[in-house]
Amino acid sequence: MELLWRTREQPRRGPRPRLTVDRIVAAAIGIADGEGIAAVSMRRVAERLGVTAMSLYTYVPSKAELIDVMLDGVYAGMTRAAPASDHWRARLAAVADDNRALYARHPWLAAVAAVSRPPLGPGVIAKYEYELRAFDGTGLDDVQRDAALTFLLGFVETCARAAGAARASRQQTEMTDQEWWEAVTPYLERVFDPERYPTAARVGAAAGAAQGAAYDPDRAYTFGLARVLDGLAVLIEAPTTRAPTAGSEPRANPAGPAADGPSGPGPTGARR
Amino acid sequence: MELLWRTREQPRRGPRPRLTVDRIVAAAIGIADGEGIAAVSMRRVAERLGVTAMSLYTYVPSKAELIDVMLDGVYAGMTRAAPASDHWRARLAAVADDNRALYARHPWLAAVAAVSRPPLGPGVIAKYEYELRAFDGTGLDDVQRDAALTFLLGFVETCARAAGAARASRQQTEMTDQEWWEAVTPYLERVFDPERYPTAARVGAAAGAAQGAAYDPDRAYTFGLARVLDGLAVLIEAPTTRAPTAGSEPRANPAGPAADGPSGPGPTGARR
DNA sequence: GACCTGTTCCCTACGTTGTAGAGAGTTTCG
DNA sequence: CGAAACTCTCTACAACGTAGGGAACAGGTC
Repeated sequence: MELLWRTREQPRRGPRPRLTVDRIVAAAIGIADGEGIAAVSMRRVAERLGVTAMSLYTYVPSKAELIDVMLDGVYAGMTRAAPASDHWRARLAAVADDNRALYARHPWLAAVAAVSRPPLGPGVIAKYEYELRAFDGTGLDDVQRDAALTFLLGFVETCARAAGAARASRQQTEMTDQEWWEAVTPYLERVFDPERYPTAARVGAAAGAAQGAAYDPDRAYTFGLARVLDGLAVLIEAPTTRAPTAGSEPRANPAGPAADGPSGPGPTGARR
Repeated sequence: MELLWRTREQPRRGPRPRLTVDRIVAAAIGIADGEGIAAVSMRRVAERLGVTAMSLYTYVPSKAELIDVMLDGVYAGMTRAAPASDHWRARLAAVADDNRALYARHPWLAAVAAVSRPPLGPGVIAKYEYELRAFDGTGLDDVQRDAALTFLLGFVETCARAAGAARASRQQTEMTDQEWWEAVTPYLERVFDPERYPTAARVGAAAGAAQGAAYDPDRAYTFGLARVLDGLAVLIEAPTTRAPTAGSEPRANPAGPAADGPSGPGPTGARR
């Protein structure tokens, strides 16, 4: 916490610090961006700063906290290109795109992001505030807003994770998707029984042909985002009315809308 | 591959094996179920089987492959409670529930599941076949089916990941969500400016109060699944027809619906 | 029976990892 | 000038995945 907000009276005595938390975080982010989160070790970060691993512990209590601060840091510096469009759909799409762009710049984020008990630093909170605003005018109540945002961001994260996994297997095996498929096919033909799995054979072939791979991150994102927004639209554009844009009476749709929480003790949680 | 399908002529010479791949996989799954995937080390698995770490390498080329086989294994043994309901919506909800139940039984799965280039074993393929069938009668074409399934499963995985993260932080900190919040609040009050972040303050408070925590996995699942199905409904319940539910004109909402892939070379990919 | 050969399993060892503990060096306060 | 506070380094530990080099075992062929 003190770390996240950089609140700590600096010491008066002792040799003057050669490092700052910010420099450490920047170095760690640099490594993570270039070589993945797995390459971020205390020794590696220290080396980049010209000190030993242990000296980092004067600034940061542990690696877990360092990663929390990295996360808050990239959130704080995130570009928010979202247009103040008047249509909620465009605004939400922009929020999704911004997040996707962030994952593109910092692929390690997808492997790190914490949902429950997020590190409540300035970056996390600013992001939460900003993204909640995209729901202004939708008529959703506060609980629904939070749930809807979590839903949207979760979708983008899934896409980013999948894209990251795809990139990783490309690098590790040093094979393109096609080469992988060609390597795997002859074996599969020997064991796979198309009569037992007719749908899998047909759909797999069609999807593979359309995408040039078993999985295409871009398509998955485009397809999924449309579904996500359509799904939220059913909640937002209410039962009775039905003009081009918003409606009144946001409540209730199939499978039960978000609940109306009856009090309960509880946190002023932020998300992600 | 040989590993996944257990196709390998057993040797005629040499001491008779004390282990089998199945026993190794079962031991590894047992550890992962009980203590998380991080506790699955070669030494630990070996210990549970009464051998040394290195002897596992006679059966399994590396830890990565072992995890692939674990994944295929739990998929193969998965219960599929999906009712052969006549409504696609009920069938898809059942598929989601089945997957959620699987993640509940094997929480480590969420931290492991590979989307692109999945280990194409019998379990993975059977699961793919079964789940694709849930789309029978929806009128979706093959490419759309695959995309829709990936979308649905991705959603469930996200929920499972979040739930797993919540459980992990509960265990690691040995704090309930409330205790965590109470620990963090006094500090937050000192640095957080509600005037700067009015929406975050209000929505966070409302969501926290409703959930009793910053994040509630059950609510997130219920809410999200309804949105996912609503979103797919817009795609499925087409332009012309349609009674009680959807609106007209589903095509081209902003962010466009699924694409129509033009050929391309490619794999008969399976998913997950 | 004896040998060869392919297997299984163990021992040791290397280079990583996060971080605990002790101590050396540096700066400021009383 | 101490003394206290602080930064940074060194060494060390347990745990990780797995490479390399054997020892013990069992079948096939003489």
